[in-house]
Amino acid sequence: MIYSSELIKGTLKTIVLKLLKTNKRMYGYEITQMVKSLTMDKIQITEGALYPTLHALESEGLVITETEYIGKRVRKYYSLSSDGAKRTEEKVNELADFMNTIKFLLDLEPKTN
Amino acid sequence: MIYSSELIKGTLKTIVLKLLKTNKRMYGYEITQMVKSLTMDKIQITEGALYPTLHALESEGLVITETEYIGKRVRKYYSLSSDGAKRTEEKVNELADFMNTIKFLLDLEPKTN
DNA sequence: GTGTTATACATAAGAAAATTATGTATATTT
DNA sequence: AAATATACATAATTTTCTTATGTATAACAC
Repeated sequence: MIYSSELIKGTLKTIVLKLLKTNKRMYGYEITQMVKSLTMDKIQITEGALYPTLHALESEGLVITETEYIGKRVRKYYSLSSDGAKRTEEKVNELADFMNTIKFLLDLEPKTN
Repeated sequence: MIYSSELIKGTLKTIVLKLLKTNKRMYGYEITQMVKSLTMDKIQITEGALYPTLHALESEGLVITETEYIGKRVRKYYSLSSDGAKRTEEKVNELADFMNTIKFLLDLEPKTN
């Protein structure tokens, strides 16, 4: 099963921040592959979604970047700024809380009748 | 805390379907109030989001409607069609599964260093 | 050695789904 | 009588994604 795409909406930024917190330093393509493998292919982040998100995080000052060359190929590493670390904490807590709220709603018992 | 609005995205349809399954028959305004109270004000469904969603569910054939008058004021009740009941089952399962996947990602241990 | 797949970035056009704003109207509370 | 709550609806805008496209290098298979 691959989740229908609308579910990912709203969670992508938080997931990216959390991965950067967990792994300290990652590049874009690596993020897509890690999410794919960690979720057993159920979440596939497209490049069209990821790169604009990373650029947004950068322009918000939440991540810092370093460009490296692997042979002739460019690779752009992202890591959290201190603002980003704070923000990650907040967003992860909010999302975790939200998950519990949704779970509660989904577990409501139908009226017996 | 009120969840930042982007989190609701993608879950609204499923939440509405689930509430209709739980309560059999609801009208729009009632849905907004019930979600608000069940979540202790953390999720506030706006009318601009809800009504188009309900109309979409109707045009997809997942819900059926009955209009009633309370005094002179109109009230439109929604309930699941049999297609809607099936679809609700699927979407609730998908969302529950998705929640677990996200929870797993959010619980990853940071690299020790 | 050449064709395919994988790696790695980026952006633009379009679609989907919400927010915000606005509109209409009745009912209830202060 | 005014303010708030109930109850519907839709339009303009914004946000955020998908899909498509583009560029380029590296690795693998045959």
